[in-house]
Amino acid sequence: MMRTIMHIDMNAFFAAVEQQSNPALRGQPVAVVGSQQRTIILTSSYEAREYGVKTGMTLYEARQKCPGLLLVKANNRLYTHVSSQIMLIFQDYTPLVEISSVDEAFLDVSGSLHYFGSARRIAYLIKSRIKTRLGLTCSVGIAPNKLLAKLASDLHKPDGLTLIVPEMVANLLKDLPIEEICGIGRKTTQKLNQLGVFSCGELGRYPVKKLKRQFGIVGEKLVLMGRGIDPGAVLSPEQEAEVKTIGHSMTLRKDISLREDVARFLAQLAEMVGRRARRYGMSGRTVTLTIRHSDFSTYSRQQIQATPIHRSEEIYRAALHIFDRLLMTLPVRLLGVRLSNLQYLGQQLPLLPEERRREQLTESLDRVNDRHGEFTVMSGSLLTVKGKGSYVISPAWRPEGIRNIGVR
DNA sequence: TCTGGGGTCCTAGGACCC
DNA sequence: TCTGGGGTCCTAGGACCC
Repeated sequence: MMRTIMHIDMNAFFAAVEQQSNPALRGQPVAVVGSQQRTIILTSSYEAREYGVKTGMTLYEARQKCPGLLLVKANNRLYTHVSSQIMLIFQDYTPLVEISSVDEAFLDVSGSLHYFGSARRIAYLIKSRIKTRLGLTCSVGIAPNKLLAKLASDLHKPDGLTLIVPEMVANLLKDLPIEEICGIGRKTTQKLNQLGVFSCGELGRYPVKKLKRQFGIVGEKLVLMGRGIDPGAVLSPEQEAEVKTIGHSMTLRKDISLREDVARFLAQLAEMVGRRARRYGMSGRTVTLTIRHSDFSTYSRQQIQATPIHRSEEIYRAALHIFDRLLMTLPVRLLGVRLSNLQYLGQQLPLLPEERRREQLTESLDRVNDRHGEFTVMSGSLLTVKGKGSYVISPAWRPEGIRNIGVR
């Protein structure tokens, strides 16, 4: 049966939200950045894009292009809040909403077409509600599958509404550059170009066998992409696969070389990871440490625990242990801690009294932190990292912007 | 004045077992 | 006068997405 899939993409989301909440930014070239230094452009307003400011640019580059650029530090809590309001609007038109990121969603409206008249009409209703309630615009793509819906929403920006019906597909894809397809990135484009494949039409006609030799399993998918075929279903949050990893990383304001400095940041990262894991009710057996040196060379090393863990202290100890086995030759620019091999706590063995006591302490710490933000308190053993210290860690201790990590 | 942070999926090679 | 072969788990890295 023919499906009707809708992809909704908010236009310049972070920048548009900022312009909406601060009228002084409206009509101005605005860029949202992660922090003040060692950051990149996360999103820019359409006014800034006129000057050539793009996502991913360095601050320096962006300022060169647009000297009057107004910078705003990302307010992830605000974006998350606005995002949830938008996602709620979608729910009024179908229960099949797949939230693919903070500013994008797929809707399978096949079952609600008769109720609202048409997909186009649903799109109009959604667009106008988002516009009047939140002052934001979005681009909507409507197509028989997710791949084409996503493509359609990209065709007209901002404030677009694009419909792709089956009869249009072959003609549309015939000369479309392969890199326009979601899932074909820089490297794949390069490789395909070397094979003489530039358009989706060419990709769709390419012998599957040859592509499989070059790309493995992905080869089969690539041919289907070239033909605009995508059997993937729209998955609501309940249908989606469980989270597989939980991690945090941060680029430090300044490179560091001392073990005790590394240890301090690892303690913070472990706390963020552990707290999130506990909130999800999950434990993991694999701890991965990521290090980026001053020359941007990046390594990751992992270690498997005998049993699944979720306490910050255990994650911290594992991360530090991995670090201690590496020889550090260059200053450290970025540190990351990740927990994987996850499973729900539910089926764990009954806890020993001592473990139970620690669990209760952990839970109460989490409650305090949830109320007052990260790092208000930490378990005692983490503090020994600094030698001594009070039970409450002063705000000055935490690097700027840390609270914004992970909210997005 | 260089280059963020959150993920998922895939691959290739090695260890280990039967 | 050798060195199969399938399966699983693990590790590290890379491509890709927003």
